[in-house]
Amino acid sequence: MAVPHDSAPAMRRHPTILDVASHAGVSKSTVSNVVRGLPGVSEATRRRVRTAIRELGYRPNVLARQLVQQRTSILGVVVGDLANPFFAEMAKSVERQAAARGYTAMFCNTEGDSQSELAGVETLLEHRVAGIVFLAFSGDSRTMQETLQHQVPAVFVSCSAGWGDVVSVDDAFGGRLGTRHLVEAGHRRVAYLSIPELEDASDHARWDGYCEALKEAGLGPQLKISWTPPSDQAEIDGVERPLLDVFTGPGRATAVFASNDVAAIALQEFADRVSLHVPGDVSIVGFDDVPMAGLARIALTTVAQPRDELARLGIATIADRIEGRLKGPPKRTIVDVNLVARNSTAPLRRA
Amino acid sequence: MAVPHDSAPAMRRHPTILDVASHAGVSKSTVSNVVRGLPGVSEATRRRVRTAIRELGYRPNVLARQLVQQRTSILGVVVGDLANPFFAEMAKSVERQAAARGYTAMFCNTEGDSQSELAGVETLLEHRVAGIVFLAFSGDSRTMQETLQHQVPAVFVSCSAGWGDVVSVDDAFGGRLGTRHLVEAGHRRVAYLSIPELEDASDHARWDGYCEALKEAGLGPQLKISWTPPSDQAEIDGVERPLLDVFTGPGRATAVFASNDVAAIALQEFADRVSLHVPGDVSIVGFDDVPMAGLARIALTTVAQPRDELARLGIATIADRIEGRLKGPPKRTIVDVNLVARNSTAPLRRA
DNA sequence: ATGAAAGCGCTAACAG
DNA sequence: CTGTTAGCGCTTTCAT
Repeated sequence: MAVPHDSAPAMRRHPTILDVASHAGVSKSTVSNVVRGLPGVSEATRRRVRTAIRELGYRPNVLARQLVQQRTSILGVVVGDLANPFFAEMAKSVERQAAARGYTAMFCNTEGDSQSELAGVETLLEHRVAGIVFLAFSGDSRTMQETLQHQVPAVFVSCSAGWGDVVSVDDAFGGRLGTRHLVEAGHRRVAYLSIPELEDASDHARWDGYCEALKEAGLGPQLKISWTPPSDQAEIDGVERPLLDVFTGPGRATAVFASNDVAAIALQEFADRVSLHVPGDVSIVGFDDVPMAGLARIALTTVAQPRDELARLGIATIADRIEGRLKGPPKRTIVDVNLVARNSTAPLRRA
Repeated sequence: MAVPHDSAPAMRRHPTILDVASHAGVSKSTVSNVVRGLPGVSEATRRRVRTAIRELGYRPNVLARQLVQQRTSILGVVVGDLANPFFAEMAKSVERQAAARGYTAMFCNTEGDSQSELAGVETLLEHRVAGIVFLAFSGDSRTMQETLQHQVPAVFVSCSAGWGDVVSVDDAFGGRLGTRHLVEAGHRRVAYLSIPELEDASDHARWDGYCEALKEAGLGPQLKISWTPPSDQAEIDGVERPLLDVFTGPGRATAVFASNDVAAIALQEFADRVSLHVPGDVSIVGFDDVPMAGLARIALTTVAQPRDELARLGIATIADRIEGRLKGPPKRTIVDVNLVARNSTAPLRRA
């Protein structure tokens, strides 16, 4: 390989359009016209310019272009937690869809913290992103709306915010679907589980769906668990207690609807650790259908979100908004969820 | 909430530094000085400017700033596959570390395809990123070196490329460590498994380590499986055959060292499907130690990479390079791996 | 078909 | 302490 011994990497200055122009013996506008593929340049000069570009290794400076054009082709993407497989999959889809339409994605991990969410959006705005895609929106709607309103288009994918375009599943329906699956399996005491740091409007809607399903079946009361894995404690109906308590004693829950798969899988892990049998002692339903949920060893019953479709529609929506094809009040697009039954749920075995 | 009925989102033009200047009755340099927090501005004007900034909702245009400064604060990050939990975790760490040093991360998913890898780098270069962090490098070293050399600093984290700074584990050592664990458990026929689309220099080094461990133990020959899950077929020692063949018949393998956890877990899933018992019939060792590997139901024995440390050192290295603190020939930083023994491996039970 | 000139919003000397 | 000026690299009229 014989890497040359230029000890200092010696980054040389990027050639500019002027360098190319003088090298090809034309004016900079001509070079610009060639670069942008405009017509009205003779084949001869076009070739000369192309050669000069190649020889100098010229690469247009997107910054300068976008400064004069007053618009960028960067899309900001706000992600709750890249390490969460659902977001990772979504991020990947979104990046691909964006690239397909000529946009570059700039990600922003928020850890579900509305502080860094705001900071992230601030950074995106300073970079004059063409639009912002929220894959999670936990933040203070008030402040965010103020900083974002009238600045750039925003689309909320698999989350929502009342203002701005939305592409998501019907979370309440999903919540009802998952809970109903449990109720129909004979469970009378079904708990709702969420991970506090990832809570947002979607979670609330799922909770609503859970409540409705309970009401439909004449069951109650609701039972809400806020848990930060892998703690043994959780906030149960608002009070901090051992998580295990939920599944022991007379009024114990025999089923749990989790607001996302990561929570569901963490609960399954917890159950394994304390020798609660899934689904024998407790049935679990998740939400999202992350790839992991499909592993034979996990086999999580879950409410599946069509990730690719969400990403596709989300990017289509914001691209339409940016490029002026879509105007008017916020547009809401709802796509279907469906239940994927696997082995983490089973009919209640009567005592 | 009463969202006002401005049907057209009416994105209004961003106020510029000039707007602020006239609004505050000062010159634009004064505003600039205030924004950048330079000393030498009277407290009074400073306050006036601050107020004007707030009232107008002014936000500096990073593009313009970076155009004149001839350097950006964007770091390009080339990721093999964001949906792979190892990369997802790394991406997250890298983003955090970059942010901590004032850099913004711009990700680029390559799907292990050297074509889109090159295209991605091209885009990053057009955006005049300050440097590029490779979390995977599958590409054609030749071309990439040409396009990258002398342009921007590059650091290879958990991968490597001969030229450019490297922060990684000793992959060959890791391969030896994982394989040796299997050999010491009594296995005589140990296969090497990799996922072709993610192969790169690291994989090769791990393979070398695997070979060394075999040689150390006086074992052989090597057995190489290239598999694209969830197919039933795989390329075994170069020929396409049913994957199951590896584990049946007289010369069958009783253990597998996989070049990454995703491959290992996929193999475990395959084994479950065809009723091969893990670790009874086959022991499996992975590489990376992704979070999932620690789940009780997966319990994968694996060679753990210190992700946070890799990210930290990687960003530190490239930041030093960019900011001129580090000069001279490529620097290689090696961090330790360690074996995490879980339940996917067991001593060979003698027939 | 090609070139000249005027900025995009900002920073970085340098003057006052 | 504050203002003036000259670009950064590019697109975009408008002349030629």
